[in-house]
Amino acid sequence: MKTSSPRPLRQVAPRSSPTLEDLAVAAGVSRSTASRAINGGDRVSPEAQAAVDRAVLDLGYIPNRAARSLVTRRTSSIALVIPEPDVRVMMDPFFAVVITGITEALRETDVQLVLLMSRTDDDSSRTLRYLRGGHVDGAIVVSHHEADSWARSLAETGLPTIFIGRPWDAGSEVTYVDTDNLGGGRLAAQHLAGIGRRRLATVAGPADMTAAVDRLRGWRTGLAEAGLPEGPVVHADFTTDGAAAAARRLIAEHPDIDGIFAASDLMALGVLEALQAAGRTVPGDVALVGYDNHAVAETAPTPLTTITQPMVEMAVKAGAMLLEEIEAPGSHPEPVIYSTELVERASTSVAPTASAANA
Amino acid sequence: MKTSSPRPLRQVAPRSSPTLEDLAVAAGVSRSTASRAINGGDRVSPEAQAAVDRAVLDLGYIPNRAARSLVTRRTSSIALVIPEPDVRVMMDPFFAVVITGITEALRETDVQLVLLMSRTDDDSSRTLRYLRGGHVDGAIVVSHHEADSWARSLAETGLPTIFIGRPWDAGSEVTYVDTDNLGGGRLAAQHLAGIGRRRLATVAGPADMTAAVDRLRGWRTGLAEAGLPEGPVVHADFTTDGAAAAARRLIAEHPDIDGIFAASDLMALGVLEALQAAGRTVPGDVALVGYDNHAVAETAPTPLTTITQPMVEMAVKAGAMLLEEIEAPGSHPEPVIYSTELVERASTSVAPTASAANA
DNA sequence: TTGTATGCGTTATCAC
DNA sequence: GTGATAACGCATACAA
Repeated sequence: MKTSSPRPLRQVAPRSSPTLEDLAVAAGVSRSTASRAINGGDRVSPEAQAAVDRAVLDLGYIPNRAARSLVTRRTSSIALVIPEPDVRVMMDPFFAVVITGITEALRETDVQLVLLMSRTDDDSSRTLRYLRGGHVDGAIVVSHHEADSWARSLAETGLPTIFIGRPWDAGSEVTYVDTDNLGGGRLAAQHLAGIGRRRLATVAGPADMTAAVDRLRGWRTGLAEAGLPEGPVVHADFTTDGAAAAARRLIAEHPDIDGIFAASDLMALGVLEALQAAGRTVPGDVALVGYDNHAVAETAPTPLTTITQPMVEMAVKAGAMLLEEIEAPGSHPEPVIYSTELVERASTSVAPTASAANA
Repeated sequence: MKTSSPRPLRQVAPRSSPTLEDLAVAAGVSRSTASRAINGGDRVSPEAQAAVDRAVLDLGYIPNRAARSLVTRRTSSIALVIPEPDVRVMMDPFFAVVITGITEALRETDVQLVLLMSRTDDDSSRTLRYLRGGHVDGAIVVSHHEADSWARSLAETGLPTIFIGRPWDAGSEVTYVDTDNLGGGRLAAQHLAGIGRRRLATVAGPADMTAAVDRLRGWRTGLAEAGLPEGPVVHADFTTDGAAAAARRLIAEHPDIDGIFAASDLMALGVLEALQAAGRTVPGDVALVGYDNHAVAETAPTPLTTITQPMVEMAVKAGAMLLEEIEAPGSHPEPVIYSTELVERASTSVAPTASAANA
């Protein structure tokens, strides 16, 4: 009832939520007691606790995050850093899956997820500044080729950080989660060898991305184990068009190929195009294995045999690990690697009508 | 009943970020002057400004967001609310595109995007509480069937809010951006009529989603304009499987259909399955039009003619509108509707080899 | 167990 | 232009 003053100099700000003071008054206790009751309820009598609880409900009290953050020096928020969101990142369900997983891990906490996407180098330094500024309690970085600099920079700040996907210079200090790209590449080789293919090639990803490099290494391991020669390797940029071009070269130079491993389903699509354009049947003439178990693997003209990985689980784990690292700084947990599996579809299935098996 | 703060993070190690006080000392001015120099530099002498600027660089000063927020009552962050992130939301590029667009709109500001995903009703009320708590300056809500309650609830809080996709109870108060679903449905009808199809049916989306309803209304308008009867309508849930089942019924009950409009590409995929299973060729026997210009539209067994919409633009606009609304509250801009276009592919192209044209 | 007093880093107010 | 000084809302040693 302050309507009496003639002309309040200061406009009464649009009455936001009730303050801790209001809460205390309503509950008939002091600010401190109210505060304690709200946070864990340690050292507060059952009566006081009950009174405060009721007042919270009555007033619809919500703590002011800024004020709390100012004194506790924590922000109750973590950042998801996505460097260079190019077309590939956008088209992959990867992006959405990561967010879902992290959100899931955060569900029972009051921690908020803030998104940091840096497209340009300029953005990149801005993002880094933001992270160093103590605006978040920790960060999850979706790693790829640019991530090496991120790893170093963040390690220096001491900000709790988890990488999704092994960063290039993963020392013992950086902690990350990843899928077993080595094992995945190996699986592809084993499978193609297992169905009797002998002249194998691969369309690998960019040589500056750990996931691509690991898949290629795994592939070579698998070939060696099967007693097969290394075979031709071409690189593409994880896009359909790029892979199609690479595959055309591959087919032209090695017309006798009978099996191809593409390091992503999107690339496998391009390989499929190139094969059909060259008059090759799949899997009749050439068996094809993709990677990711992307949605297109199922809807492709020839459904793709592919490598699947538990991406949601991985993202959830990343979130959980970050929370842990924030609560208990200094503990540097071991990297967690999730195993992969092969999903068999038409692109390698030796259909009863087909002609394969030329061992 | 437990009250707030599910599980706050523990206090993080004290960081020694330089404070405004430090900055002022280093620059040889008072806190007030330093503050002014930092924010716009109004009413500060060139000398003082220069001194502060140098000190900022020297010390690597970064303003404490919490402290600033506490006094300005601004959080410099906005929320993206995604109710019920079900499978459909995740698989659509829609999700990623929206985030990219908003981020783009925020690029030149220091506004951060925080993600609010509410999967359950429980989450939903938590999210609402968060929004009302003044933790963000505004919100963008990805609208769908549950959005009606959101629209009402948020309108009451007075929090600047933009909906992406028209909410059900869009009164004059709620502002939103959307694509012209009416026009899109109409385009589909016009196109199918234009290539001589006469017995047309549609697999519509859920009747409780504005996008689905609008597309259906547009479709009917288009049919009427072409002098064609309304034709059969079946509803599905925007999933491939659901649409396949619906299409099987449709084909069984109306075997003479020669054109189908599916209200999404994912559903068109299901229709395609059903048609092939029924021994119908596409586009020979039945021409098919999808919606969204989803990635699968291009990779489908028969590439889909579909309706495309400028989703990125729309998301960018939503972000820009929200910023505007935050700066100048009370201005209630008109909804912005983006027009759609038809992309022609094999599923309706009267291939030279085909048999169509039965007018 | 409870309350008092203080400080977190910034912006806003108002004399100078 | 500039600089004291008072909030902003909360948590927490410390005293009671």
